[in-house]
Amino acid sequence: MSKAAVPIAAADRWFAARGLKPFAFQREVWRAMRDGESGLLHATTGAGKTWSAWIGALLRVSGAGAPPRARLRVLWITPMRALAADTALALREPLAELGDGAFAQWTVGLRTGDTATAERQRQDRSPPPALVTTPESLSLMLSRPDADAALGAVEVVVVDEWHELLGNKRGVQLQLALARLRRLNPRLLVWGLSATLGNLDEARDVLLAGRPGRLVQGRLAKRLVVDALLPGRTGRFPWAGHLGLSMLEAVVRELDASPGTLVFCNTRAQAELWYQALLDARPDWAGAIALHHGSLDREVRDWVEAGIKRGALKAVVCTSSLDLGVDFAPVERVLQVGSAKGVARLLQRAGRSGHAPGRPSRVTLVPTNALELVEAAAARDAATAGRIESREPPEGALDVLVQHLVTVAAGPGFRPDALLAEVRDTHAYRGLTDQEWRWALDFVLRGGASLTAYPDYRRVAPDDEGVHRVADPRIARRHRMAIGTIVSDAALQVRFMTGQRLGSVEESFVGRLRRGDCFLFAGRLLELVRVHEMTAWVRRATGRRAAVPRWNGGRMPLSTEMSDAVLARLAEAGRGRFEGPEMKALRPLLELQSTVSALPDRHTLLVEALRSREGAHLFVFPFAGRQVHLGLASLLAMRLARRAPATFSIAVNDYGFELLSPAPVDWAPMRDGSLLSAEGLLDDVLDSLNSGELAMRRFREIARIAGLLFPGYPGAPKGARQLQASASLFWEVFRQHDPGNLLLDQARREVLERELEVGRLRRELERIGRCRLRWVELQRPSPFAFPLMVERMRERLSTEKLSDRVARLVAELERAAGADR
DNA sequence: GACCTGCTGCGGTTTG
Repeated sequence: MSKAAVPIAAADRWFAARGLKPFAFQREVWRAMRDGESGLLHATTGAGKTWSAWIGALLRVSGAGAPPRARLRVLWITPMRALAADTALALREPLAELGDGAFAQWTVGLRTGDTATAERQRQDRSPPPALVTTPESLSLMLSRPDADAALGAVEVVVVDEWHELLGNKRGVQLQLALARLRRLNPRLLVWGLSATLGNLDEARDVLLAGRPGRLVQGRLAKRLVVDALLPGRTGRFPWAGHLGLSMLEAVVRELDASPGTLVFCNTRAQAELWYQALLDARPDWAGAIALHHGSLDREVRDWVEAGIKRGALKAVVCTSSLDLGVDFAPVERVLQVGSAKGVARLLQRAGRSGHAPGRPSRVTLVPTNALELVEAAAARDAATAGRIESREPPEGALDVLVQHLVTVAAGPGFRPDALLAEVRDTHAYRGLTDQEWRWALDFVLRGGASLTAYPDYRRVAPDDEGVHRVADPRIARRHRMAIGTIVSDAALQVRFMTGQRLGSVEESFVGRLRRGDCFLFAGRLLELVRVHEMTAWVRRATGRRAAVPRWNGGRMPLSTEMSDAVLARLAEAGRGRFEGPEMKALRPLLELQSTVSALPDRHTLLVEALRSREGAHLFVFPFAGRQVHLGLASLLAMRLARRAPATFSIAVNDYGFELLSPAPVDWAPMRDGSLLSAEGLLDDVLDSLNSGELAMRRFREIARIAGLLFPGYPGAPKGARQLQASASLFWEVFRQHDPGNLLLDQARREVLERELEVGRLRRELERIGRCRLRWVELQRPSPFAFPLMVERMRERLSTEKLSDRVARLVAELERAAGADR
């Protein structure tokens, strides 16, 4: 193989020419790559990780000097198009300067969904030696008949932001692509770049499919400051709620004092509302502040991003759409409205600020309710102690495998035995059974047991020589259009009558609107004019009260790391210790909780019982995140009802849950702990939650990835209802005529593992089993219980009624408080 | 005096 034609000294000189000295970790990466080692580099954004990996790759491939004939030799994979474009620009820099012209003929190509057809064709004729691309575009390249020739000379693959891919199906798809590249070149070098993660060793092992490799620790993280805006002297702080607009004034002051600020919100609706509230508070900021989230049109977002880069914007209200991507030097401050719910997410956002050398990363939490102050202190504790969430790599996802089989068959074709060995050479499928493999193969050959009659699902067939191929060009084309594992909800485009695109909203939201109704979107008040062919045509509106679109986003339950840290802080408070400004500010509320009830800790489960006009309430506070609480609550309700018939309404939040029965309940069986035992957990969870319905919805995604549903031609997307309808059709057909279809199993399994978090639920039940029960009979709702009561009412009532209801509840509380005195 | 929860990411055709 190649010798180091460009010595490390040359890289040193290149750094010196820029007035820099390489960090030890950078030279470590260069040496490792030069010596033919694979590995994972753990470094934060802006720590020089790009240069380390790129120059290392150049040292590696430079043995033969300029490539004899144009062949692709270095692949750089990145999860975002915007990042791909910026990276390609940055990588071009050292080429001309490094190694005395050894790389004079080198270029860095860029290939994503944005790449124009002409450029693709040019690349096909004359491949650039290095290419920056996405996992999906790489899979597309694998689906070309000449894929082996085009990719056979690749020597180094760098996977940027590997932590973003590790835990999802995009990462699985990339694992399969890497296995292909390794088969083409057994000496392939693979390097991952990752941000801080709880399971870095595992991250490396997954990337390298269990092969030995380095884990290089990058430069230590910058100094990190996590603080919080505290509610002012005026009034105490809301006990419940998530919007946080009571902090508006304080936020305005912060923005006033700082030139460039990112204001992260947890939801798109929240971002819309905050943006509007800021403009209402400071009309003079029109044009100086902007909005950015995933449902806004790309053009709008590009404009905002460019504005940040230029330093032209005072503040941007955003969601995690700005978590990743371009580094914005002008960002001075990062505010986080509401809890970030996870340590890794908080660190990521803190890292968006302080890009100048020597400056700390700082994130300031804007609590939306009182208890989020504990989360602020807890998040700082966990971050300081380096307790960061892990990302769990998925295993055995047959939908992704099925897609990959068709991809390869549409490309060079495959022989089953050889491909099986290759597939098993991944972390995700290392445990794939023969039976699963045969099933997947059969599924692409004849559509499994139930679809045999439909030619569209006989996608792959062996040719005379036994090579499995996609013979029908129409099927191959449709398949290429559906490559990828991201399944989005179908949404309506939102456009002005002039045609200008604003973004997209969910079908279900528009379905509730009537012509002439107003809604707040893209930071503007809009009136719905008409809906036609998946487009909502709108015009500007003035004054009228507006709805805000709700998008069905993901849930973000409190992470285990956060919940541990929160419980630790509460335990301290229970011992009378209130360290730091947040805990001091919260002291009155926690002392009240302590007086009327108690404070929990890791070894004490707090349970509160209350009788009210509504009925019998039971409040339980494991502090284990809302998903787990939903499971716990359903489980408990079902097991209670087994003993004595009862119906319960349920409310959950990240701290605990409430069961409410209109009739009196004997909670005694709850006290011995048997109701919360982990025994029979799986069956009981399946019984208590509507898991069939959940699995059916999950199946839509699986069916789409496995290629059962055609997403439609671009520009003419099918409606969500249509997609869901055909997905449920498949669901029913399989259940009746092909119950052994493994995609059904996969849907059920994914619901349990990924949505209901059964693993975490079981661990939590085991912890609870070891806990002392602290049982409190309440006279009136405690500060911990109150938000759960509000939560439950919210689910049943419209906005207006909720405020009435809350007002009445408050009045009752105050009367009760008066009676106490 | 206490009210609005739910994120992100990619890819793609073609015939008249």
